[in-house]
Amino acid sequence: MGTATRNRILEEAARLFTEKGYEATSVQDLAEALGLSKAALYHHFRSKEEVLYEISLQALEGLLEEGKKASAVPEAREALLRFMEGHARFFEENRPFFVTMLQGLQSLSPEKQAPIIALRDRYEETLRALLRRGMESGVFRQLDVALTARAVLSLLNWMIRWFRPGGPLRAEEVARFYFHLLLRGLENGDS
Amino acid sequence: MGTATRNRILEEAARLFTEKGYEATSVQDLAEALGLSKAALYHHFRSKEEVLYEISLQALEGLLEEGKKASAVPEAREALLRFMEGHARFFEENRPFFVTMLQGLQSLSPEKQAPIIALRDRYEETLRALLRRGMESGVFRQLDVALTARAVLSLLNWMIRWFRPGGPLRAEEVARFYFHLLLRGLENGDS
DNA sequence: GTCTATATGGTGATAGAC
DNA sequence: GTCTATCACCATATAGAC
Repeated sequence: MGTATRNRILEEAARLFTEKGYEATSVQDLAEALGLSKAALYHHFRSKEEVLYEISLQALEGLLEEGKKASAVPEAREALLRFMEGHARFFEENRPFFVTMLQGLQSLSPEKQAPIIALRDRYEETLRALLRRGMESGVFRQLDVALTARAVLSLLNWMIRWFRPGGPLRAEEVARFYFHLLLRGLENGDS
Repeated sequence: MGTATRNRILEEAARLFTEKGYEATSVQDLAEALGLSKAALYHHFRSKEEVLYEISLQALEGLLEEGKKASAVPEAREALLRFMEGHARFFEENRPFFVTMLQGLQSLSPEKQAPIIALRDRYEETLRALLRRGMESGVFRQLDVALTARAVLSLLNWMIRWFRPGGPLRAEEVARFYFHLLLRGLENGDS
């Protein structure tokens, strides 16, 4: 359980890391944005890397929670829709944390990367299980599960590169569009 | 027209930027990898940013060339397949340049970002025109063109985050899988 | 829990010799 | 076209007072 100051630091750090990138954000920048001294920051966190690690961890734990809820839905199509909507909603509602988690992975040392990657793998496995279930029950076509899961996550995750809040669509609506595109396909059945 | 040394610098820089990130790669790192002094680098490039800019420019120019070739194919389905294959092939054959271009955009100053973004927009417009053509001719379903184009590029571009050369599949094969998934859809027609 | 001051080393970039 | 030496600055992180 983090103190209030600790959380304030994480929020502001996630905002700055998202905006300028982790490497391009200095501890000085962060301290100034918070109205604190650098030394005060180092009272709450051992290092800048630990701040990144904590943000990534919280983002993935929240996302995993969403994924589990969605995959509990019995019907596979509905479960996939909920999974995709949930992912998009989590992204939009926790954009700084989510983006920092996805963009910052490369900046973590191998020791700190490992637990993050393990969580990410659990999340992806949740999606693969959902797809496998749909294929076995005949709702989905029999396709390469790993590649299909990657397709779903590619669609959703690439939103960090173009989606800006305040646009015409909510992230959840984009996810729904992708879901229908993915399910029914691009090709016109008439021709 | 670049000299041989200039090109050698760009190649090595793209490799390092891809591996560690642009901000985390110092001019010192680059000089050591090339067996040159920092001062020698500054004879060939005005700044580290100019190196990033040159790499991004070359990557996008090559990609745009591929895109034009694909969209010249008359039948829309075939054109889309060629577009996606061409994108994936360009990625795999020019991975350091391609990845640096996609990841480094945020690190460029607004002045240097602008021409890069303009080229990227031209490339994306090529894809949108291709999709529009397919929808008007009745080959594709009538969908939001901008969002459909984003879906295609999301699938392809997210490969920079997971695709590693030497794996079981070539990037082009992944693109073909995505193409068929996108065209026919995930849903089983039997049910 | 926050501060000022500082340690230590690396950063992008340049001067000027060869 | 490359080098050695150096500039001016900023990085992460810490010591010790309050």
